[in-house]
Amino acid sequence: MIEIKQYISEVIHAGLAKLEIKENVLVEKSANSDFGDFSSNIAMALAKTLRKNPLEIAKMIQSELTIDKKIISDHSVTQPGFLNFRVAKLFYQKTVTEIIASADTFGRTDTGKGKNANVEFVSANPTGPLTVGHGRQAVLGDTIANILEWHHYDVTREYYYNDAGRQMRILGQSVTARYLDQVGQEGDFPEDGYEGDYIKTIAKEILERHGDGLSPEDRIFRTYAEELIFADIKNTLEIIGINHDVFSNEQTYYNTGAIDAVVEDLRNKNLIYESEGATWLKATALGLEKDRVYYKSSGEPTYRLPDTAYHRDKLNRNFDLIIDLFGADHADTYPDVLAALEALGIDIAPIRVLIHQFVTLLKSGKKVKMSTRKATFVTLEELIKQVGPDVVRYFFIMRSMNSHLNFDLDLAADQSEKNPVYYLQYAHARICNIIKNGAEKHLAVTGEFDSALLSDDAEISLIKVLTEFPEVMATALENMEPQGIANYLHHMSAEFHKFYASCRVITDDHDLSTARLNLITAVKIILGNGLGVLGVSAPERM
RNA sequence: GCCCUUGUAGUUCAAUGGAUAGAAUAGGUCCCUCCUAAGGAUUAGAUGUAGGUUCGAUUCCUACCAAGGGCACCA
Repeated sequence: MIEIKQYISEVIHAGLAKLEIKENVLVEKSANSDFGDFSSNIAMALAKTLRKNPLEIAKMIQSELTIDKKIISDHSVTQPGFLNFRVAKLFYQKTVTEIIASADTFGRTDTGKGKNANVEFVSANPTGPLTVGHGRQAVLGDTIANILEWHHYDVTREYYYNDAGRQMRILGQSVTARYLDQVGQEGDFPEDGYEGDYIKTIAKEILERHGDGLSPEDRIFRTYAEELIFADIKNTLEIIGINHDVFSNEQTYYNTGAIDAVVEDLRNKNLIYESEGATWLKATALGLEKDRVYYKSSGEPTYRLPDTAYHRDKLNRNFDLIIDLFGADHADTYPDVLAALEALGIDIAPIRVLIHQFVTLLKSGKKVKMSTRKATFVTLEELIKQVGPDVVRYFFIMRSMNSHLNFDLDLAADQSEKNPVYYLQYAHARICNIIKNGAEKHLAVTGEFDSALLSDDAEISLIKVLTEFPEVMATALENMEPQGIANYLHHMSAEFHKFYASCRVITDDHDLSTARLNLITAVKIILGNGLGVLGVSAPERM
């Protein structure tokens, strides 16, 4: 389909050349198929410079077009000056053969060939179970990684967490307090402590394993909590089909001296100063709004400093593309990190920052602020157990990352049986079943068939959708948004179900049956590949 | 107060500046002697407000209103 657009664009260019006009030509899919399959607004764009009615210009261009009837069967001019083109059936019919022949390569580009990409996502600190909110980022990140892999990038999925700061210290203190409670001592629960019941469970496990004589100073409270929580996080990710290749953490960068190096290198550039007992980054000198603290007066660094060291390291690992997927709360903070890196003379061009909006949790119709600390969350695991991984993934992929989406667990459970993902999976299962029935009647899909037999309206509409797949996948890569793929697959499934209702595949007509079996096999290939990229299963039966 | 997102059917979401604003769900009305009715057909229903740019605006700009996030020596 990309070729068709290009072909039309070239045809118009040639026409314009005869008229001695130079202008960029834009060809797009027609919104309404009554007008044709593609249209160009070139005449409207030229109206101003030529000082002519766009309709006249369109007619003028039309009369100069030289068109291959085997590709474009018909063209017309309509108000207010659109040039319309209808693609020949033959072109569509041939596409089915092409899809079956190229199978897994249909719709891929070589954009990522020989290139390495790093996608950092989830990156939740191990202070509690993953919530529905984290789920959004987890699914988005993994699917974006899949899209990159589809286009031949070699992808590293990375999880970075802060394990040296205040949050983990408070986690340890919270566990200590619960432990002391359980051994009958007065536990001093920290003010900003983690209130979830899982903290009590961890404390209980420590009690069972290590007895009641531990000192409140013992590091085991923190390390054991981190270990258990991380195991839980990894388990949750695994059941939704997500596996990170690399886990990196803040502590490493202290150990290797990378953090000191960042400060020293910036100091050499006069971008570090001390004030009120703290160490500051002179961010204003880098064009930012205000200076930022690197080391608090307590001597503890802020997250910003290790993050900078971490990104410096990531850039040094020579990725061609680095995706940072953050929640909206980070929108204001990454510019500091990028500015510091640039000041260090590092090329930050490979970095692409993606920001997604938050999930608002609704409980009995009311908004609840999700907080790990206050334990006001629905865990991702809970949700997956209730509705299944496919529904969870599709739920998040359907929405653009910019939408502030509302999440009501009761509603989600209620509606899970009507989840649109089943509509796609059902189409796939139906196809598999028909192919099975065909095989029983010794009808095989070989790619050898008379494509001209596929001329029913429902068949042509279905094939048209198939031809759009490469463009959908290319756009997904450009925008780094999986959403378009979900919309597309839904549209394709709808066309398939319509086709199913009006055209019977297995009949006494051997040739027609074979042609239709090839057609639905092409649908199965694309649906299967698309669902694969979304990380959603493509069942053979439901 | 300043900055970033976002306001579209009753609800949850779509729509590279284009033609009649799409789905899903909820509500009407139909269709299983036929490859899975987890389906199909059909009906009804929406661009926050006020300006501006443009041949053309849901899309771009300005103001206002509303929601979420940020403006920490929290991450």
